[in-house]
Amino acid sequence: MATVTHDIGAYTLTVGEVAAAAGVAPSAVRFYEEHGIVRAERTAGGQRRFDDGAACRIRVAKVAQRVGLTVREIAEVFADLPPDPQPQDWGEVAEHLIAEAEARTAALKAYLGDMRSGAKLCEL
Amino acid sequence: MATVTHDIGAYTLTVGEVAAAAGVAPSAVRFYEEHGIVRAERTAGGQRRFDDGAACRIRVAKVAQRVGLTVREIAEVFADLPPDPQPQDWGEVAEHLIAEAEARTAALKAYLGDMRSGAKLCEL
DNA sequence: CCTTGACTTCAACATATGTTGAAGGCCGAG
DNA sequence: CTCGGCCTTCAACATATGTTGAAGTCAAGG
Repeated sequence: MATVTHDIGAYTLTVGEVAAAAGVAPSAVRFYEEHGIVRAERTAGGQRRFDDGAACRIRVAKVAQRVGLTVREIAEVFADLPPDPQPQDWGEVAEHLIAEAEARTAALKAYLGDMRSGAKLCEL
Repeated sequence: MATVTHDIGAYTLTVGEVAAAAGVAPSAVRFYEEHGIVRAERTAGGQRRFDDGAACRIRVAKVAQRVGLTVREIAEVFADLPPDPQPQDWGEVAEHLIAEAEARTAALKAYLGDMRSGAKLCEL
């Protein structure tokens, strides 16, 4: 198998390549690795090499941050992903993230709803 | 009108009272005032006095932060509230906040949905 | 009036989320 | 084998969101 630039499932991508693919700065990629959002192997010389899922995880993380999840929380959700995850594994992570986002939105609605229904939570 | 502790619509509450009512530290109340979440008048001696809406705004702000809104964004939404807001005014703010939360959740769903539908956004 | 608890400001610290710059090392194309 | 570009680490800076402590002031009950 003489794949040159793209060996799926292998740790071949540099920090810069992942950064470009994810739309973030290389420094952010290092930050995310440090915090468990992505994994990297190292070359003999000490350089990071990422697999194809890395940019994806980072893109998902950026969107998840917008709904109020912290990097730590996102890393915990991702921790359930096996190495080389299948679509189904991603599906479960997706459910988890969406459920969390909806729970938080529901909390907001509940609070604002109580407020409007004249419950004296907010004596305006 | 001999109201002692509670003159609705007036700026009579101390920072500590608002903090207790909102369930946050006094330092947080000062922080929120500094950033436009709440308003305060000052006594002749320079102490803050808040009205009844202050604790409410802070409670709403805390819930809104959980869905990813920043203090600045929340302050901007609250900026639409007139002094001494009516239930209807709060209703509009509530709609605004909920719409924002749902938009962000929708973005998350869309991204994760695209991912699962095999669009090569995420070459896992 | 006077005491005492709550208030004031300001600076430092703390955590989360990154960016930037310096000093140096790795690696692949030629 | 060498060179230029990307990589490394580390420290400092930056912003957001607060907390804590010191030093001093205000206000309300007795």
